[in-house]
Amino acid sequence: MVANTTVEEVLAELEQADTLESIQDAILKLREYFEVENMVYHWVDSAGEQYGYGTYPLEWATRYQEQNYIRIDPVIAGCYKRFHPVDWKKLDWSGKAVRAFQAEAVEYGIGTQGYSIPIRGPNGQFALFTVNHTCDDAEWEKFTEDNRRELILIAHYFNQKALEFEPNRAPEQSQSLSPREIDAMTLLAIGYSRAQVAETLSISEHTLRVYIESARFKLGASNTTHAVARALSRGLIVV
Amino acid sequence: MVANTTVEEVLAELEQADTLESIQDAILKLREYFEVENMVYHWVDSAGEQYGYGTYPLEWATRYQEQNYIRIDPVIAGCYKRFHPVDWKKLDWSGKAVRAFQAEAVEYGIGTQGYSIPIRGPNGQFALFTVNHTCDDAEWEKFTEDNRRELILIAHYFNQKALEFEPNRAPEQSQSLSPREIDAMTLLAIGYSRAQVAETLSISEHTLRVYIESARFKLGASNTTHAVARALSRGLIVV
DNA sequence: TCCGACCTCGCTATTTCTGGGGAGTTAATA
DNA sequence: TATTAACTCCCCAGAAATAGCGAGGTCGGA
Repeated sequence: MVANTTVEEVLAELEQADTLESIQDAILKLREYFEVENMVYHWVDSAGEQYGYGTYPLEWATRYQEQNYIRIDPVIAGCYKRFHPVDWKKLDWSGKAVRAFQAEAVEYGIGTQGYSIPIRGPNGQFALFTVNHTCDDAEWEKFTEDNRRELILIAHYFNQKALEFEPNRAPEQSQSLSPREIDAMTLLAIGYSRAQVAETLSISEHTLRVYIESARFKLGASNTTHAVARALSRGLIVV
Repeated sequence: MVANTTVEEVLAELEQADTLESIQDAILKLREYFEVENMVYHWVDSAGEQYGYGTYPLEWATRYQEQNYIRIDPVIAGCYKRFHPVDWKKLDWSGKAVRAFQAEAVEYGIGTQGYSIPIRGPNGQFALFTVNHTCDDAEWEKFTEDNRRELILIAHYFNQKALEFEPNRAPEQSQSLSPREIDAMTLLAIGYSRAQVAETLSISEHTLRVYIESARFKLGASNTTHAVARALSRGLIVV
């Protein structure tokens, strides 16, 4: 453990960080402090765009992007379904493609142990903060138990910084939907057809169409399915 | 500040808590420790149901529920749009109904200063952890700056407990989709039409239709929109 | 070895959705 | 008071999705 460097200090530094370099620097310091191989912050926004920074080898990051591994990565899939920090061992690594992915990750130098903290934002934004290492299970369990609190905090801080540097992703002032639009979107999301929705809401199908279209417009969606998907992932409706 | 009680200790206690009483007890201890008037954890689930615990006067909680104040409460509205902890002063308190609500809250004994931490879950779940007090702005700012980290952690812990006590909200196991089905659902969710999806995947539109239909069948959905909505809220696809 | 699950392609007909117009009322807010 | 936003209704034509029949190939596991 590096002397004279505490999490508190690095967090304080991170709080002041105003360049990408200083963030990367903070990551490196934290990696040293925790003595882990990798530490990564990864962001996926509601438009499917990704970005992140950390200590994964560049080759792996490139490969991951190229192969669109986000589609099969069980860390993404697993964390997306969960509230709380999750140990990679708890994830579902079955399936041929997944095992191949895992083997490849190891080849690229990714440790076998991992701990990822999911964070969600208002418009379906989703971020992951991951620490990654190679060691035996017992050691890793001790590590995650000892450091869970700090890691959660660090995840928050990185997330805050990520928003500062990507302001366009945060305020995406998705104008809220009107009550009727929410009704319409919600009923569509649970499988009603237009006719059923109109009947349920006791309005004409034409009127309903106006709502769907205005919702589509507000959400910047190209069709009903898209609009419902966006409303869902932005948390404007719930099913 | 109460001697011999640290946040660490209360968190450790909270971690072991297995009854609602012990959680309520932890809240009271934390309130003493932080020397604030109120401390509340509040949950809104995907069906619009609410529940929570804390130190707000029962009369206010009842009134709030009865009047459905969740609709106009700027704390809810504001936090719902934000990633990070927010000081109540930063919220939008304009509007007649909102000011009336605020005045009434003060009458019921709610402090004028507040700090709320939003937390989100996988299926549109949304929780708020709030501390509330009466003091001047400078004092409150110092308080929130000094204790932000602890409060974030406490929010996480309460949230974890909330999930333990409401296991039905945990992620459900559902039938997984095949890779091609996932591709299809994902592209539909980001707004592609059938023709565009087919072209993107380099398959005939007919083949695509087979995927959509089999996905629909697996998901028990009545149409494409429904299928995409289900795939999204089950975390089978990520947009 | 066989079964099931996955991937790929074709046809026709019907239903549903989308996109282009326009118009009037109420309620709240500035 | 004036303006804005939300809610409600109507027509039409073309585009897209759904429903029903099919067929054949590959690959891994029982």
